[in-house]
Amino acid sequence: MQTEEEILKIKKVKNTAVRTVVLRHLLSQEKAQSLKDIENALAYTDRSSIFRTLKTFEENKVIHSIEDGSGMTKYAVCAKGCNCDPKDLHYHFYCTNCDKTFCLFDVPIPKIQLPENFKLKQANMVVKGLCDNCNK
Amino acid sequence: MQTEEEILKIKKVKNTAVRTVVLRHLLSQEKAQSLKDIENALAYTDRSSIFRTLKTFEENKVIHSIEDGSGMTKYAVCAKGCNCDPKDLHYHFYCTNCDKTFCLFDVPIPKIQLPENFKLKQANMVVKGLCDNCNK
DNA sequence: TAATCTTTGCAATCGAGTTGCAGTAAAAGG
DNA sequence: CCTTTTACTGCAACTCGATTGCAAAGATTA
Repeated sequence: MQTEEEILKIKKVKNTAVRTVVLRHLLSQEKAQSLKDIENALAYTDRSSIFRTLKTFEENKVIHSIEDGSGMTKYAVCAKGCNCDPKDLHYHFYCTNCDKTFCLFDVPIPKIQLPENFKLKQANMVVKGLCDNCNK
Repeated sequence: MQTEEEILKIKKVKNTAVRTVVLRHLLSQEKAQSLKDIENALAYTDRSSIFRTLKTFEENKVIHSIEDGSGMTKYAVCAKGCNCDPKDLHYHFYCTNCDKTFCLFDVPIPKIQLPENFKLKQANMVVKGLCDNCNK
């Protein structure tokens, strides 16, 4: 596992106090985090600072965002080597019971045969249902 | 093509003036519509009535909703015979240039191999890029 | 017809996301 | 170092899509 400092250095994002704690928090969580999740976890950091930090991270491909249909955008740290290209696509799983969103890095996305002359740039693939913990 | 009345009858939704015009509008559009799109098209119908109509339609599987990442939920009429089951899944294409969202009924979704004990119930699959009209 | 339930329209509210601005901190130039 | 410039942070205010409370209007049932 890389440290926060290493990741920011690789992605050419200047290291600051807020950025370090936000990234550390994201790395420590198994599920994707909303702005509110992060705000609640980092009690003394301002929402707009976190918000701008997330935007900066996303622009520089430190994290990617997920629209899971819960009404709040979730964020997760990109896998090592990810460039957020179509080749880096992966499914996200949203558990409708426990409200957690996971990256399914290990489930391959088959090639999508788009209609003629359509150009794929990115995608937001959210699969919904019950996670292993809730499907008992 | 079925009429609005036929569709509502099949889906067991009582026919009212608002429901008819909302459904008629959705049927007439090739791209998925947001609440605002519908509101603008139906000048004398109240937003909250349209909103509640959309909720009713969705509950009764007359339409399905799409989170395309534009910030506004889009709605499209379900294909004939659709029960909004996993088998009825289809991709949605969001054109980042013209801001239109289409249902790609003709592009098959391969079987998704979820991790052990995960249960698929539904999905929101949005592919983003340029549509044929904008990719010139 | 009267009683009941549903739908509709209006206004108000909610909440996630976003922005302006001033203060602070960090980097660059001398 | 000290000054100048640039970037980051915190606060408050605001935007806008979504949602709800309520009363009036309409439809259904007894």
